[in-house]
Amino acid sequence: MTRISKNPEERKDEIIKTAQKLFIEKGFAETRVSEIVKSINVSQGVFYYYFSSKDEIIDEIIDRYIKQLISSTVEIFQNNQLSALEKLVRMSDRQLHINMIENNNIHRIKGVDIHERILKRLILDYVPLMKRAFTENGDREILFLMEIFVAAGNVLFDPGIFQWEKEERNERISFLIKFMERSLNLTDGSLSFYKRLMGYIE
Amino acid sequence: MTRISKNPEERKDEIIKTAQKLFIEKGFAETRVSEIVKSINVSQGVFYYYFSSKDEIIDEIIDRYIKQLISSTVEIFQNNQLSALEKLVRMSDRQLHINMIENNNIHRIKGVDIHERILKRLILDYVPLMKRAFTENGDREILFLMEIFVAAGNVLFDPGIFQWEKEERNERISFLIKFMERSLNLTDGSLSFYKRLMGYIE
Amino acid sequence: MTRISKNPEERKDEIIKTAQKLFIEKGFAETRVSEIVKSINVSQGVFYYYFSSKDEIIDEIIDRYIKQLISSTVEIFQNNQLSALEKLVRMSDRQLHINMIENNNIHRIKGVDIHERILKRLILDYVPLMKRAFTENGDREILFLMEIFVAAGNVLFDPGIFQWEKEERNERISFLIKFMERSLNLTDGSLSFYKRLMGYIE
Amino acid sequence: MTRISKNPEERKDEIIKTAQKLFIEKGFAETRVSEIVKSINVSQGVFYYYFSSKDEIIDEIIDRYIKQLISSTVEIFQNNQLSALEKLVRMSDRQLHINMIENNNIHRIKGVDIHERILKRLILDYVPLMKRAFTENGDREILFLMEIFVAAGNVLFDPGIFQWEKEERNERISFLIKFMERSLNLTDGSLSFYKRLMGYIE
DNA sequence: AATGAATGAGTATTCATTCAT
DNA sequence: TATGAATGAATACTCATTCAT
Repeated sequence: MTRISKNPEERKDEIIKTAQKLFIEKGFAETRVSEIVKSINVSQGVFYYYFSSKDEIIDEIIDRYIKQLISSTVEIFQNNQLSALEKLVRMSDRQLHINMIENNNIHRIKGVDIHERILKRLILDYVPLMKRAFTENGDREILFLMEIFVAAGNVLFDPGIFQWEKEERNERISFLIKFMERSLNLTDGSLSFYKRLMGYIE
Repeated sequence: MTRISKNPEERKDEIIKTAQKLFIEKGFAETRVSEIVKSINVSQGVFYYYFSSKDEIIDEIIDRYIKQLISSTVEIFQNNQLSALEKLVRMSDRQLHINMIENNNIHRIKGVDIHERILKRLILDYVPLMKRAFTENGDREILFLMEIFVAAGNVLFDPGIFQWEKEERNERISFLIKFMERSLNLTDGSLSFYKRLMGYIE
Repeated sequence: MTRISKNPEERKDEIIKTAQKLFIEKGFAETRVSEIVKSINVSQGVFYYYFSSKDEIIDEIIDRYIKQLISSTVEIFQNNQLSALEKLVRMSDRQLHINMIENNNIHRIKGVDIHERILKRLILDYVPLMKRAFTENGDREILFLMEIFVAAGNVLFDPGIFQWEKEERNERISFLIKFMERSLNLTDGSLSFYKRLMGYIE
Repeated sequence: MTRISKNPEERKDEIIKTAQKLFIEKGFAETRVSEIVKSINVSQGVFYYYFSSKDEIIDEIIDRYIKQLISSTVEIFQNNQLSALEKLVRMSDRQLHINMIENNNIHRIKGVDIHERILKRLILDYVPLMKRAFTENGDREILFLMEIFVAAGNVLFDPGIFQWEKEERNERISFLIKFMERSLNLTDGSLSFYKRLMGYIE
């Protein structure tokens, strides 16, 4: 094979994206390092030039996902023109976009405890950001509330765990939204934009 | 090895209990089938006489746990002398007892997605039972509410996922309890018995 | 399981027939002793009461096949009313019948060198019998000729070895027949009854 | 183990030759992959780097044998200076040489249906070549005749199948040769050079 | 004659990782 | 930066056979 040198950043990016794609398609354990490198026509060695292990690349994938989520929403939260709700709407849109388009839905990777790890990062890193849509100051209760909703939502509507019938799912999503609205003292329907993110099917 | 035949029920039980013990001590992946059988002085073959694979025994372990939970609480819920709250208190006691004493805490098994699988079973099989403490009839909202609390609680207070500082943990537990009380229209403190189950540390 | 005693002969027969059926369906190696006994609802132990090993039953199957072939054709050859050719025709009919009907075609068993073993027995035990259709006395040349034809035919038209196209197969069968006729100084077409046995397809 | 990289061709060759040698000595099933690699001082992994399974190497061994047979005889057949018979003589010499010297007699491998597989390849790939010694054009009858002789000869004189007494064997070989000569319209004795190949013992 | 729980030897295979070039 | 041949640890599983009852 002729040796093609690339800019390290590019090459690393190439590997991560390819790995992520394969992990989503076939699961983590089922994806061989050899397949990842074959996909981009490089040798086994390069993988280990950029990553010290197969596990490590999962960390990077999750990290990039969370960072992307944060970086692409931080501007929203800083925009003082927007109401709390408008901030949430836009955040939700961004997240939906990232999940569906940009990341091919990282949540679908099977075979590692990736769900738990993403959920952990969401709660530790992302929820505090969301909270600031409502209050800049350290309102613990809002934070805890959001933690609860994020945790519950990500478990109950994770298609890897529960395979609800359409009706069952919709009913639960609607309830969770309504419950969130009440708990946060929002007017009815103000959070309905979240339905899509949870997988509500019309 | 001298051949000792046993009643199949007994033998299967013996294997399951031994396996569970080892899984908790060393993790699922780290426990060899050979170690399980050596512990009870039988051949490798017996393991595969009773289980078709190493994975299968995990299913059985979870199944027995859930069934035990249900069978040992069903009487509580059927006791019409008790108030809804008293039922929950006793259920919680039973669960605590099963977790801590009888099962050596199955939740601590590492290396399979056992947390998710238990959580799934809890929500699908156990929550509906809990709900009946409050209402015999099909009150969906109570059910959904409980699903949310069970899901959130089992994620946020799973020591395998979050390693909260004592204070952080206690604060969150207290909030969740309070939040549950309000959501279920219960008087303050009526659910505080749940704290122990979630790992509240005085 | 309630214990059902049977006449030993019957039971042995039952086992052999079941085993043969399964071997043909799934191959020798792929058929478990446990499947054989399950099919007739007896315990593992009975198998080893009648046979000392799994291999041994193959010997019995082949032996019974050859013995059946011989015993059901010996009368033909002893019938002095028949010409040599008529004897062969009837032998061929019997063989076809045994292969197709009574034995479910033993030749189709995969996974042991059963083809070779049957071929060996055919040549050593059956060919000498066939030869006597032509000559009672020790005409070696007729014997050798038949050995050659039986060997060649059983190899070239064994569907386990060659998967000829219909045309290819027919062409070869026709040639072999013609060749045999010439070599044995028979009139054209006198052996055409053999075509069916070799798998000629109209 | 110190790591010694080799040219893939060389390494593969090394493995094949070692495996073949061991298979002949101890049989296929009785030869462990671990023994093969130990013989050439490489790790288990290399075996599976070059072959996807233990079975696969048998295919390669047979393939190489047939290819060698063909490649080392194709020149003979192309030599227009030679008569048909001279071609056969030389082919037979080459084959004898390859069997005995170069391949340590591949036919002696026990434990797989290697005989059948070689016979199949001989008939499908080698016989058509032999036929061209007699006629370039598509004379089907010569082809079929040779198929019959090759099939019969390889079965009847396979020491793995028949253990003839010396006299019995010689008699049969002589007859087959004579029969071939007549069938091919050759003068008596013209094919007697084949005796050795079939194992005629003076 | 029959049961069926128990035995236990036996090995091919995977693949993440390394390292000499 | 890159190659790719080489490493090697690590174990679940099968199933013919046995034997106490």
